[in-house]
Amino acid sequence: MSPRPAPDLDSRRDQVLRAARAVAESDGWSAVTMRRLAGELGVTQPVLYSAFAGRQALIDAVALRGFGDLAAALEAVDAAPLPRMRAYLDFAAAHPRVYEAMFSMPLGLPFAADDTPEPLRQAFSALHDAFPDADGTRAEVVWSALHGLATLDAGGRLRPAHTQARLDLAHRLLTEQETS
Amino acid sequence: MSPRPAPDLDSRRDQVLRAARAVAESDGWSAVTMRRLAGELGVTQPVLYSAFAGRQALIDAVALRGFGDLAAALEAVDAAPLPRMRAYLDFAAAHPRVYEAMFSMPLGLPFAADDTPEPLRQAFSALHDAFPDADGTRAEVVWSALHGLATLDAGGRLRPAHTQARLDLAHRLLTEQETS
DNA sequence: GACGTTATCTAACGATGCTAGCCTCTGTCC
DNA sequence: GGACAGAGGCTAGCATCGTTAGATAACGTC
Repeated sequence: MSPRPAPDLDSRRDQVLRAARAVAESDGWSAVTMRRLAGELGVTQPVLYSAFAGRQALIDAVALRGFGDLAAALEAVDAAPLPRMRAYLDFAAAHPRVYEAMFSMPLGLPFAADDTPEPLRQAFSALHDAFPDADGTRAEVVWSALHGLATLDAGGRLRPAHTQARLDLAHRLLTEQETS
Repeated sequence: MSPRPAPDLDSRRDQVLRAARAVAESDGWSAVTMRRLAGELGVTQPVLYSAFAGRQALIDAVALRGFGDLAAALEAVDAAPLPRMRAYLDFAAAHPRVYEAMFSMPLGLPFAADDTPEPLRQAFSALHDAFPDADGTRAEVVWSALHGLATLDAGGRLRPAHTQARLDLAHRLLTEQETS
């Protein structure tokens, strides 16, 4: 085996995180066990605990990186309603398990509190930029609608053939004038 | 112990289901273990398997009853947008763990397929009645928005003080004229 | 009163997250 | 050049989970 090459905590954390993401995307989060990840990386379970405090901390890390990726995906397109909506839904569809970790699994991350991690704040800002208003209520509603579309679609709750029609309708409704 | 009183499978299923719902609402789904439920009911674990094929089937049953309750809650109010939106969000807020089982946990239930269980169809119809359109796309978008609002709010992702403002804005946006 | 049926309990299996303790290797200092 | 300290990894194990097989005891019937 590896004699004693390079611990390098950061790169190890990255390896574990990538392995977790890969297993989750292919076989679901229930398959993401510490033993499976250890086997995938060619080490034993206890080694993983030097990178993450536990399974929950690992999932939190995957989710946090997911928020960073989502923010990047949103910022990569024009700060207009339709492009950002499409980017959001594309991200959720492309990485359903990561999206699940971000929103549908119990996390230890704070959200609307003052100590909200930066990637979360950044992702929300990217939405707010495309749907500006005074206090962010509009962005929250937009976010909710997108999240609902993404989640229900991914869960097979909506008719798959109508994905585009739903996006078009949602776009039209959400960009109506706010005539108080 | 009970000598051989009354098996009565239906009532036992009901007992187990209620216990599961109660434990889930108080301590979360991770606390809903077969041993915990058995202890709660004064029986042993294997007895539960005479009522449900396994833990997953039990969760499915809780979710299915939840859809029935949601449909009833929606039908109990006027078939108008705002009352039904409020009823939906109230249900999700009142039974967060049941709602979680219905939408955020892996279920074995079919959804948009032809064999969709009746309670699901009924709940969706109650939304469609309040947001009628030709092919149901509008109702799906409304449903998505409500689901997003309910989920993100329950998960602490949104500012708690603005719940009412979000509902008002969502209502205004979703009831705009559909000028094609 | 004896019997078969049936519901129940006891006990166990495999798998999980996580941890304690030993062992091996690396790098350093004399 | 060689011994030592320390860091990192591995083996083995604990408690808990879902689930199941086999033994046990109570009921209704004849």
